[in-house]
Amino acid sequence: MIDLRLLREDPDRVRASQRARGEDVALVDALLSADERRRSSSVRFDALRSEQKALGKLIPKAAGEEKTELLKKAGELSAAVKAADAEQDQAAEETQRLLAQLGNLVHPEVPVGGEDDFTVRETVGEPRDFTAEGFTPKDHLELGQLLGAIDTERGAKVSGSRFYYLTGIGALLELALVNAAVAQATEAGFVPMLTPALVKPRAMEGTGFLGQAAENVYHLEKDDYYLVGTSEVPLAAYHMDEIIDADRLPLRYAGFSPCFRREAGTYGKDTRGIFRVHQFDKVEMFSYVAPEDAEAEHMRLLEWEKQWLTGLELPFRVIDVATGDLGASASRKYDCEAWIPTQGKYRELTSASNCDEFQARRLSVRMRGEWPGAAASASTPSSGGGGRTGGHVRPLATLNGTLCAVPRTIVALLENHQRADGSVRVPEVLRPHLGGRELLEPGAK
RNA sequence: GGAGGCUUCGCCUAGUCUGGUCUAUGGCGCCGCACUGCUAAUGCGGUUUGGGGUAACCCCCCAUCCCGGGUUCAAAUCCCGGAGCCUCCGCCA
Repeated sequence: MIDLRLLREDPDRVRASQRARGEDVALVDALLSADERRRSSSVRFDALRSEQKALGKLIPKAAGEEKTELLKKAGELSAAVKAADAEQDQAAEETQRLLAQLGNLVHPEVPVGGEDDFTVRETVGEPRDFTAEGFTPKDHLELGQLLGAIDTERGAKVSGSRFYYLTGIGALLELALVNAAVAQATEAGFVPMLTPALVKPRAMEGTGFLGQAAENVYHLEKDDYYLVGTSEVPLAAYHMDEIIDADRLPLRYAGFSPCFRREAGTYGKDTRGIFRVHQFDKVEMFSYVAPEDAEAEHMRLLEWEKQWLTGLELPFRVIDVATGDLGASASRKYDCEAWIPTQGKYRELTSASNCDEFQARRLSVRMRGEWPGAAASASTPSSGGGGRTGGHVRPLATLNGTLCAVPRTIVALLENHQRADGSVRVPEVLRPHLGGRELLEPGAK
């Protein structure tokens, strides 16, 4: 969620952000009035409570008639305090409820609009010219079946549409991808993590997935567990309710977990193959940084994604996702889209989001350290004594970026590296993880 | 699944039986100052978090003893419910 203080000081900025996202602007005014109600009732409560406390000190010392009198007065006061307390609670609850509905502030440079209003930041590599090579590319499913790597028919038989089996070389390919991705992340300083795939409501709520995105989340009603759609959720909630010393930042985790998505409202879309599925595995990068370092970290995540895709020798482009497609928690999002030959389009393979303090506030993850302005320059007579390591407690920023979402990466690999005979060239980086194999061949074991 | 124990302001801890003097004790750590001819020792002071008042500061006020209810004029303390952790038993990969 966003900073209430910022909302009070600059409501127009919040309104502009809501408008850009295509969300309800009236929410901002409702929030302001709820906050004002909360504030005034809080002042009233404090005054009454203060009076009650003072009276409470007199009672044990008093006796006889005086005591009876005091007790009578205390009784009346008590009722007033309870009423004021209830009012305060109600207003605070309302404020929180409304605040939780507000999306993150969008970065001013993000293109305004819907799904198709992105801007292209750069294009890396060239799509292959299959015409020049003299053959028509097969799609990933056909290739997967030839290679004995993908079985969607049995996936559907056992679990329904949008489920699949990775078989034989397909299974090995996933393991190779995961190992290569984790190796790259570890090399870059990420701590590898295997995370829970079932989380409690607070984790899901805190990461911002129970807003508009809620319809895409699986929920186990009986136990009130949610199935995560990404390990971003358990990684963000990992430090929930913690205060992290500034000198430990940045904290970088590479999570590997299954991901579950209902894919509601995607009926006609991507029904063939494994491009869009209900369950898949993913290696995800996650960073906790000081807010002033968030934009730089965002670029770093993007660079690591580019390094990954470049290593896989896939042609791709990077887009700056438009406001309407950001999701609740991101202020800015860069997607890497790989070229899919049989679709003749670039399609999303990875996505890097800067959530600023949005998730950290909701999950109460904070850092202890100097404010960015008040660096080590001035002698900082640090108010009233100092505290532990000196420095203030404030929310930090969280960012996440896909390293390897397995099925989509397999789609891109098979299609881009196929040869006329249906075999598929293995890019160099994966070879060590596939027993040195340079080629995936139909009929081979 | 069964039985028991535990949860206090960074960490450890006193307080809970017997409600008000708890503005929560002490130790460690940390911050500041003083002193000492040198990063040690000692002394003094400070050190939960959130919210509000304030242009802001000093400061003041309110809440906060795992969470939520209740009893009471008054709850860390009494009652009910819940969560988490630990131990033992059962079951299980």
